[in-house]
Amino acid sequence: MAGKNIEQEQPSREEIRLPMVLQALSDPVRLGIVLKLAGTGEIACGSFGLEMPKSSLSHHFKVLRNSGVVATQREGKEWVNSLRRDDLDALFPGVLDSIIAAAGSGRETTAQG
Amino acid sequence: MAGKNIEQEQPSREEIRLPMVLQALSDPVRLGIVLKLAGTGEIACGSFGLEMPKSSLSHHFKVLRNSGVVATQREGKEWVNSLRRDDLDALFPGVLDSIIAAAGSGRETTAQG
DNA sequence: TGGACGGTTCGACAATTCTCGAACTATGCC
DNA sequence: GGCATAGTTCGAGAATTGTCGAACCGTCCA
Repeated sequence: MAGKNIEQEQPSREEIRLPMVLQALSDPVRLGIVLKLAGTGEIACGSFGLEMPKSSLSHHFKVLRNSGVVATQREGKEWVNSLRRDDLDALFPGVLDSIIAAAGSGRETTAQG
Repeated sequence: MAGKNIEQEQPSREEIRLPMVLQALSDPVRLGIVLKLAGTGEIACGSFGLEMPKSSLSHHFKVLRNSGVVATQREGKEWVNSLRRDDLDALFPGVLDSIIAAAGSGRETTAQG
């Protein structure tokens, strides 16, 4: 088969709800993922230097997907993640940008000591 | 005594964390409160037409206070709530505004029937 | 076809959150 | 002082969330 463009279950644009988006972004781990995603563009799940079991990381990506924040596609044997900026900007203008800017400028990203 | 300017426990500006703010705003009930607060300026806790026991409402206000989103002060025998716009704008420019705008334009506010 | 690799899914457990009734505290008024 | 009002605090129970190990599935490569 092709082995491309196979998507995980994700909400359509109309199904995205603001509370769910905020809920997804309210976790330091996920906020860190989104921040990194915003800087890099597309990343595979394993490419985060996070000290976590696969299953925990997968859970966080699932939350991000279900809320409509990120899209995940097969690309070879990896899953590649990207921010759904178009959808989020259309629905909630400025929300994602300002949150990324705020998280990036401070040290509010990951729960550090 | 005076009976004014008595505050509830609230974080100082430096103690406010973005994830906690987003967490506070990720609940439809609280998002509705913030939205109403943004439009009216100051409101007492009981002045929301929400069908909820006092204790539940009080809980939500507590979350909003602890996260640094709202400030609460005694004013006579009422507690008056107001958004901490100055603090939030200084820490996370645009975040509160865009969220309020997004919540206000759509019907994402309260879990309606 | 049989690995190795990247992630997901499942089940379990602990921790947090939401909701509610009941009791309590503080204020203002008589 | 005594009472009504406004809201908090204190349990308790149900639901959701975060974390983890183990098993599973799809893709690539030899």
